[in-house]
Amino acid sequence: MTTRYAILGLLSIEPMSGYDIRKASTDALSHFWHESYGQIYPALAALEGEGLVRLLPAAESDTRSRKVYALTAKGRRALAAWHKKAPVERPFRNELLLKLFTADEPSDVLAHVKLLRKQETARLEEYARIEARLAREAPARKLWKATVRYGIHRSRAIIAWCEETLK
Amino acid sequence: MTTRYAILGLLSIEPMSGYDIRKASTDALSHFWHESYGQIYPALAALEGEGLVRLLPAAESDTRSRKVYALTAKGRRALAAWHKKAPVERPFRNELLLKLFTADEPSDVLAHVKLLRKQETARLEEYARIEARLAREAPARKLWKATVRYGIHRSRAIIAWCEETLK
DNA sequence: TATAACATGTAAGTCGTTACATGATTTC
DNA sequence: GAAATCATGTAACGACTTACATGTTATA
Repeated sequence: MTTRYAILGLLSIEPMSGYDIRKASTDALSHFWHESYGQIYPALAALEGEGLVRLLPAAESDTRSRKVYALTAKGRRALAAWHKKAPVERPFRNELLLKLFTADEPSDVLAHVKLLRKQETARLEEYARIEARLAREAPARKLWKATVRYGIHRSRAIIAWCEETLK
Repeated sequence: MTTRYAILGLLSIEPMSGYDIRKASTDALSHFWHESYGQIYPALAALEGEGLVRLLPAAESDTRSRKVYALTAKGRRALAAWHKKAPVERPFRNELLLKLFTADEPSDVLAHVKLLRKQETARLEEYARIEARLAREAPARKLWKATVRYGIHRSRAIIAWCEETLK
């Protein structure tokens, strides 16, 4: 379960609640990762049971009923061990290519290619904004920048492929 | 369930058995799709029950106990309707980027980037072979070629990103 | 004062893989 | 005669999403 390590990884940046983790996954991580509540809360409970994370005492200033977790030393070791392991290649599925492969009438499917080009163009603009913000707010985080750069390379490649396919 | 349409799509090329479908998914489709037996056999039975595929009578020449299915008219219509629908964007997860994002010690993770560059370089050579074979054996299948081209664009982009990240 | 956002959690169901069970046929 | 490949299928499990249930707090 990679969810466990996604959570440990986020907690290594700063202590967070389940809600914060979900939010991070739809903000900062959204272009390469996602977790839903149904995964996060049970996983947090399990991680706490195993002693990889611990619940921080509620700050007096914080009136909201939130449960903020932090990494333990054991959790930090587990995360470091995971970082050393090579990522497992997940079987990659692309529905558009499946349609392309099995279509005899190209026009229907080429409409999807046009749509994809449009979507990736929008995404590219979004990445440019993220990259600029990162340069401003976290210039030392070279690896954060690298994740955005991945998205940029990916979107550009998809756009180039769309152009070529629509020839 | 996209599995249903993957099966219908393959049967639209030619009648096949469950075993053939699996084989196609690990050969021709392998760079963008995959199905396992645990998906294929139950799905075929369901599709037959719904009248989208039908079992062909065993050819006398074929002594093997294989069950070859073909599309019905209804199945062909269902496939055409699916082709018209825009593909649903599946949430995309990238474990390497997650590691990158949560690593404070870059060296471990950069080793994975080097490995990825190597893997994608090998994949690119494989695509070149497939493209050459396609040009020889199925030159009319422009959309088949497009699926391979996608892989080529993708691998090149990943390699470029690896180079940049390893700067 | 309404509504958006904050906040935690569970239940049901879908999707998908892996391992198992079984046996026939081809090829070396 | 052994090993690889062909061939069909099921069972168990794991991963993940969605919808539900519930209540609080900030903001317009």
